[in-house]
Amino acid sequence: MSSVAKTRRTLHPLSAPGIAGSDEQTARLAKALGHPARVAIVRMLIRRGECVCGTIVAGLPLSQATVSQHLKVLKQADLIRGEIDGPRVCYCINPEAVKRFRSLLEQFGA
Amino acid sequence: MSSVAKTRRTLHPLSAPGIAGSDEQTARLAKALGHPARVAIVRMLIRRGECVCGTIVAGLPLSQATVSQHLKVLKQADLIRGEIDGPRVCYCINPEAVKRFRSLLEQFGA
DNA sequence: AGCTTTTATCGTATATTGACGATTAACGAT
DNA sequence: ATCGTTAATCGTCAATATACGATAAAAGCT
Repeated sequence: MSSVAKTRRTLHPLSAPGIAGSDEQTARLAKALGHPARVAIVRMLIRRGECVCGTIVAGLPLSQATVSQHLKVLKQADLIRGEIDGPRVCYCINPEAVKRFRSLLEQFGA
Repeated sequence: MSSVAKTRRTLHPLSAPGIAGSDEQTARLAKALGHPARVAIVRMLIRRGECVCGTIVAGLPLSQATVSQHLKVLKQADLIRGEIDGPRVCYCINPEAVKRFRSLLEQFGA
């Protein structure tokens, strides 16, 4: 008896010895940029300042649903912001997040 | 009849209008850094200059097999190099790749 | 040859991601 | 009130990613 406590198998425990909290932040941001479409979206937003969702969809070889999903990922990483404007949604980058990412990356060589 | 050519569903076509080649490169590198353990590894290698695999394993709360897999991902992205040294493997970062990543990110705000 | 140490790979299980069509929700206009 | 437009969400499927124990491969040592 003496219940043996079946070793838990949660995925993604981490935040453990050897992995700093800043590593998690860095990884979170890097992961959000870890898809070509999302890089393209961020680049587009930087170039154009801001952009309505439909324009972003039109500029990518992906369905509206897929682009919307990518936008969601970027929003959840707080890399972009979306503001409702009548029936549309206008997206822009969040310069703070970009700055934070860049400063996190500074530990990787000057 | 007249076989309708069941619309192909390849995953990851991209490299298409709206997505630049540099976006793919950026995403490839970002994706490799998109896991906390891999960020920790890169950070450790930068701090210590170089590091034997076993030391990396010892510094992380993950099994040897898992760490080896993360090292493989970093190697495939060419962010790190591994050189065989007797029975061990000594890893170091590839400064070129880091520099390339940083320069790719420069398009995202000064 | 046999043993130990070290690391990569295999096999496997579960979780997450990426893609799409279809549907829904919210708005403006008619 | 209905219609068209716009964007998010749902449901689904295939592909990748993550984790681990077990095993293999390579080197050095006795």
